Amino acid sequence: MPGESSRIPEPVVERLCRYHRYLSRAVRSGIVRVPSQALAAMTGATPEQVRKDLSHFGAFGQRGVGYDTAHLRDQIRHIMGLDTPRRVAIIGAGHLGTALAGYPGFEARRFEIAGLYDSNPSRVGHSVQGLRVRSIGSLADDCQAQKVDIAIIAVPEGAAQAVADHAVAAGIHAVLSFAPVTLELPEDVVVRYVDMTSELEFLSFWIEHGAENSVEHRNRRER
Amino acid sequence: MPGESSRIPEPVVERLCRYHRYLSRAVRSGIVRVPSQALAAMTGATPEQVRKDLSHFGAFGQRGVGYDTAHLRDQIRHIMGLDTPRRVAIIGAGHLGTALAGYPGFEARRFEIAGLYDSNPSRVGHSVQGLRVRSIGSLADDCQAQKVDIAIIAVPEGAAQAVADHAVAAGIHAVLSFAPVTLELPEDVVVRYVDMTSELEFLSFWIEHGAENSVEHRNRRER
DNA sequence: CTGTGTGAATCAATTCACAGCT
DNA sequence: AGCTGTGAATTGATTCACACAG
Repeated sequence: MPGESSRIPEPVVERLCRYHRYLSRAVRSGIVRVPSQALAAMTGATPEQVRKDLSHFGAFGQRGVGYDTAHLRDQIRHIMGLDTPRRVAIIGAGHLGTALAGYPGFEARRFEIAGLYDSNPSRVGHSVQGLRVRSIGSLADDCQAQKVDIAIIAVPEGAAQAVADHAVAAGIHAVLSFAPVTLELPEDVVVRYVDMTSELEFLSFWIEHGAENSVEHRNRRER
Repeated sequence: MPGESSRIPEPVVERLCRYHRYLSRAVRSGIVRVPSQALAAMTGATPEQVRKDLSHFGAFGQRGVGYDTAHLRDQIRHIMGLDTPRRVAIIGAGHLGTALAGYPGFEARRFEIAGLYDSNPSRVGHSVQGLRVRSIGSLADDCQAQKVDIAIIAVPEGAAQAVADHAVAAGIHAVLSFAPVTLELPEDVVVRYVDMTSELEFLSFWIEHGAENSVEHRNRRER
């Protein structure tokens, strides 16, 4: 019995995202059924992974047939809580914050921008991507007025920890940080880091040591 | 005998990045010695991980004492190939490409922008962040003229695969993609994905299922 | 026959525990 | 005493292999 609970490994959640994305595309292009084989090939996983990942949450396929794309998409969407709209606050209105605020993928995927914040008084009050930049001081109040789920931290390295503390004090439980520092936060807050420099350094390592040694490529070659 | 070769797990490389970053900061602020304990605390790892990760490449500490920050930083820098300057081509001159081109962390970390490319003729020739936008067609030639190590793909979803193929044809062996698609590339190319939407979806999952179940937090709590 | 769902087996990564240097 | 380096033990994730359903 697969049941809902017990601990889900992070790699599983990462793959669920990719399954969901592919399924959304597949539905749009009229594909009705897909076997784990094909779903795996499109998302860089193996068929066994697809099946076991899904089995953590239930049985969604039909033996001998495969998965119904629309149905599976809806199931994963529900599992991941993507049917609940999420409100995000973008903190930092520099280049990066601006690019983020203008990203069209937000609305499309039910992430609503609740506000764009900056600590720099020369930016506060100005309009960026059709949003008025607000002072960080008003974050806590805003979060009470309108429930905010996620804080996106797009400030320089030095300010990140202080800003994160602010966000947590304002009641936010999920943080996506673009600053290259390990944030010290209470244990009931989920954090996720996106850091281009780390990624470049990571690539540098594999350029140095040979790409074919990397795990991802071993996977791909094998089957 | 730890030796240099045999396969290095990806999580190890990810942590090396973080050790390196912390060590650079530590050196700058005058810290001379650091035990695995402290290094671990600053980077979200455990002391045992720090020691075993390093042991893949050699023995850099002094028993009973700890690690010399400057020395260890230099060693990791060398291991990761960060003492070799890398040239990166940014492909896509939209919001994201522009933000990337203006990112100050590049020069600081020995990543040089070799060129900014776009397929849209209305952008080609214009100047963005002090760089002239070049046509994607000239990518191959440019890569021969000046060795380019890494392609950063900052184009919309639909164009990503074609652009990646171009980059590979131009002789590039490492790709950092911001597009939310699994790229199909030859096995000797290293790819790394950065995708904000996936990250938000990932957070959505843990908001739904309780942050305290996530692996990262189990780690932190335990010791 | 095709392809899912899943226990059992394998492979990989983390953690333990301790010998050895300072 | 304090802390590294590393085999051994453990925990966790992937892959195998097969019973079962259409």
